[in-house]
Amino acid sequence: MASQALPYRPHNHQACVSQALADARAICRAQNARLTPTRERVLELIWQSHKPLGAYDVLAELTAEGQSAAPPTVYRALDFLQQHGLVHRIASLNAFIGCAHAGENHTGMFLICRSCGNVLELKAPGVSGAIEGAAKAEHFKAEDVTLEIAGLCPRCQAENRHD
Amino acid sequence: MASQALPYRPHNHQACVSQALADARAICRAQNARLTPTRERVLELIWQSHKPLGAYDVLAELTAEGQSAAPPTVYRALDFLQQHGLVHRIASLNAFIGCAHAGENHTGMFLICRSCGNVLELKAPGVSGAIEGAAKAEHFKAEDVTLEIAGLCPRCQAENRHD
DNA sequence: GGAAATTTGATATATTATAACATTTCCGGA
DNA sequence: TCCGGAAATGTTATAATATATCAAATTTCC
Ligand SMILES: [Zn+2]
Ligand SMILES: [Zn+2]
Ligand SMILES: [Zn+2]
Ligand SMILES: [Zn+2]
Repeated sequence: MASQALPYRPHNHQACVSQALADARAICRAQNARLTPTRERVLELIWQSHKPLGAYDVLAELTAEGQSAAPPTVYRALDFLQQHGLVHRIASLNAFIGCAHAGENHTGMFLICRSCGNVLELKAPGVSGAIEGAAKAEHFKAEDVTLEIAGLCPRCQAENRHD
Repeated sequence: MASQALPYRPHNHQACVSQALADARAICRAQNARLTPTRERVLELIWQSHKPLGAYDVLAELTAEGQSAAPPTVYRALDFLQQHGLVHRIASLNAFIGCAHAGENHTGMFLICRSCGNVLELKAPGVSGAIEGAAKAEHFKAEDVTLEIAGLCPRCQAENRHD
């Protein structure tokens, strides 16, 4: 099924990483923010796949590379990356994933496969509109939306069909 | 504004608690589940307000009452209550809140006021439909939806208007 | 060059959640 | 009524996630 989204099928993932890093450099330059080596390396590690990575997974990779790193090292870098819209935190997993729409001013909607662990980030304007409408109906001023959907991706549905 | 939802305005909250406990007893009886004293007490504590309560807050109240309780005591009770649809976990806060629609087969949508801390649970079928539509468009089988909206409730918007 | 601001290093600790195993309680059938 | 298995609880230890605090280094900008 060629129309399947990237995370759920084989693809040249190195291209995802390169693109994400290039975007990040451009965004930080535009915002006068400093994408220091540690921050950039953390972003690259987060992008090593389309599966969310825990802060301590990142930390383990950094220390394996010989960097002197402690938890605050990682959390600071992740905070910076979140603030500049380069990564998202997945609250239901306590983990982090690269933003697939960096710089696009969006509220993320995440489809999380409980079998393969891959995550697809959608923009889904229809959903955002419905959410804002529901909030407005309650006179609630929405500022930050957490929308995470766990289930089975197309590939894993197909695989499990033979159980 | 009389149309404001309960959590955001003064009301006879004891009625909320009584109703929730009565519903819980009925639901457990119908499902042949045992609402033991500890489980019922934890549910009552969770319902002590419309603000989510952390597991360790519940634990502190239990020990203050002289009960011999440890973290597993609380987490087990909360697991039971979640499994029977009596409480929800708010992933973005690591906290728990009583379900406002117990027994109604719904996916919760939570409006979380960052100022007063109160949470309103909505049913919002339009939102659920839009989410399912977006998932289906990606051939994703949605199983569990986390939808949490942080912002300002009507009351806190009005109060902060004079800053 | 030097003061102020930002970033990083380093240590300690807070907060949230689960593993593992022993003991007790409950409940249905002999 | 008593027994046996299942469910629930008690208890201790530990895992996993996240933050506080203060010192040192680096960058920025005048
Ligand atoms: Zn990729
Ligand atoms: Zn995004
Ligand atoms: Zn109430
Ligand atoms: Zn509910």
